[in-house]
Amino acid sequence: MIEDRKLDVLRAIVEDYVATNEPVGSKTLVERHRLGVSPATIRNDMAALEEEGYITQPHTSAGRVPTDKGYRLFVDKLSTVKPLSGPERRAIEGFLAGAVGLDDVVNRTVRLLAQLTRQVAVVQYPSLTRSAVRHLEMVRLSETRLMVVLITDTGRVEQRVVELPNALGEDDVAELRARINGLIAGHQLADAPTLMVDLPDAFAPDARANVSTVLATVLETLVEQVDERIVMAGTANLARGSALDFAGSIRPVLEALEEHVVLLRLFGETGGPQSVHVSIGEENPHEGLRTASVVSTGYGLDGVNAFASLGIIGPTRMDYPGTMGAVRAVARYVGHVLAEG
Amino acid sequence: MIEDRKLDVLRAIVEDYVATNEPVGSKTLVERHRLGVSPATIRNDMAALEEEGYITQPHTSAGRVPTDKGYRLFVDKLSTVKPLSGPERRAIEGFLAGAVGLDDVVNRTVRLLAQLTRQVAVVQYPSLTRSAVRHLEMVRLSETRLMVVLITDTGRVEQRVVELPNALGEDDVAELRARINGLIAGHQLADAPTLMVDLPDAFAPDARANVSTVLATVLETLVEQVDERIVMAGTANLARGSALDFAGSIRPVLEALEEHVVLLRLFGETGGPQSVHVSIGEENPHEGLRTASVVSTGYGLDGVNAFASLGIIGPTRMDYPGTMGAVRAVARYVGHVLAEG
DNA sequence: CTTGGCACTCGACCGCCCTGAGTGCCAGAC
DNA sequence: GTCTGGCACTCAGGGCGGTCGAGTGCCAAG
Repeated sequence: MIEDRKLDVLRAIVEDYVATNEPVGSKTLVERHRLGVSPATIRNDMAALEEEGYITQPHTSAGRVPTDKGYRLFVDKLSTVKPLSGPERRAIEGFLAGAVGLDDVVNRTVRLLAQLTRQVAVVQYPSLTRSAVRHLEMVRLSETRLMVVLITDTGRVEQRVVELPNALGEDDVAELRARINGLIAGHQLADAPTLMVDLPDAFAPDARANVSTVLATVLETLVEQVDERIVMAGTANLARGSALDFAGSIRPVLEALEEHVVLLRLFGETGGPQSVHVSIGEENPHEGLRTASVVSTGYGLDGVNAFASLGIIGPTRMDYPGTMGAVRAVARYVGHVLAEG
Repeated sequence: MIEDRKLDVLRAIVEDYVATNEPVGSKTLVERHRLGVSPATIRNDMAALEEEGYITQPHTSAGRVPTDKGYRLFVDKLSTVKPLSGPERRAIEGFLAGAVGLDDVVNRTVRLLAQLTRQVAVVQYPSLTRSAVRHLEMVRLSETRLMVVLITDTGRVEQRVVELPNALGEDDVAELRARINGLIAGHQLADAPTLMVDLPDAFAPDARANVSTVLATVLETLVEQVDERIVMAGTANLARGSALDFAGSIRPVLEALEEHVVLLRLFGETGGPQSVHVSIGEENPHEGLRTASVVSTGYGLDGVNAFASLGIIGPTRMDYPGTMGAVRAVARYVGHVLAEG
């Protein structure tokens, strides 16, 4: 079938171009791959592929280069995620197993991912809203100032200082702490608002102002706002490839990487931990990443609700099968580590 | 005096080169600055300056460029720190005043610094060892697992999970918490080891194993190890200047920036909050930063003990007076903000 | 549908020359 | 002793022309 061969040609072009970083022509293609036909035939196929928008020539009389659309087809239909080798897997496991505490796990993960893929790695901290409350601690700083510390079952800690309308004694703090913990400890953060809605009524009228203020802070700051911590590593990898990557300047990419909000939205599209999501070049919503690709996946304990996302950002010209394999493997192992810790 | 004029010439060369990014020759120099002598005279001075190692030529028949030594002399003798303008100062104050909590202060500071200087900004979190203990909280996760949360007077929070040798009841935790807090609350972290050295003796012999384990974790992990949090912004500024900056490749610089340990050592040299420290090119101990300069200072409440350091990293070809002014101003304002918060 | 042949295109590379900014040196003026 | 104008020299950068070769599109024949 001619259609089949055209796809073979596209696959060969992608693989060669990724490997050599040079536009690939018909002759070198038949030399390197056992396609069983002559260069002239390949040329016809290439012309068709170009017509359909899968490849393009940087200039006349140069070889072909995959377009974003070509990479997309390659990722969807022509490649399979490449599993890591045994030694690689053992290295990952050993490296992550040595971690102490959540921060350490996250930091090791992101560095590991950057090293494995030789791209910029991004790891989102386990999402607060999908975590459960382990404990809510309150520390009385002064009569009208209270520090609230929230500890989740993923080991994450968030704190905030609250200014109170009225003075509050040590006993009041203890009571408030006990009541709140009684209501929400062990429950999902997302459920906290519902659980606590009647709480002020349980207190004497003159204490309600304080209770409401504390509750407001707990809910607003800790539940809604703070999904946003991410960690990054391997930015030096951006300056590694040729000047062709990223259309000559890595500056817009670096700028995009500093906008953590953008990254969070980008990685938010990620589905469950099973599938690896790929966003290629122009598919990216953010202007600065039009010359980049994002490979991401979720990680977490159960197979359904991902706790958070992790992934990498690199040039569109990248080894998708290998990168996807590395991302998937790291996500799985970090899931295991978190489940045990 | 001829010596004076030579210094004037050096100053003019530095200023012109920083402004134009082009090697500066004798003719353009007399045109742009009122030196009162002819180009030929300048040429003699330049030859002398080159002989002494303050300037160099990229190639024969090009203008002169300052060497690291030249920049050093310029910074030490020929320039004065440029204070910020009124509007700039008000903008800083307003931007930092809006911060809520330590994380927000630090994040705003680093972004502000990056924007003001158009360089890569680095801010170290207030040092743990120089802070005082506000409160030590313990949360019982299970019979043999305890989460320890340390809160400092700078608003910083550190947590750790401890595995205990023996089971521990809720009462035991309460007692331990009360005793430890009684000993160290309000004291410098650095003094904590001395204060707690006799603590295990106050407990029944069969509880001492647990107490010692907890103490070991508190001391070792929280006091010794964790001075290391720093935040960075403006890495995109590295890709801004010409290819001449950083000798063509920003990659080693990016790599150095990822090694936070290196940065901490670098910024550790910083003196008090009064003086701004500058480290130029070859003066930097780290290989990857041989083409970069570091401008840093301490920030904190009192004038003697800096809480931590902040600063910027950029090409050796930078506007030192302006940058030093910005760094100093930001350090002062963030000190004020922390003192109030 | 495949293939070999053929003319054509055009970027990369090389050597060439010219230009101009900038230098070093020197002899003379102050 | 210091400054200055003059002069010969150097050399990176840019424009030009020519060659080379990889790669293409098209076509006629298998």
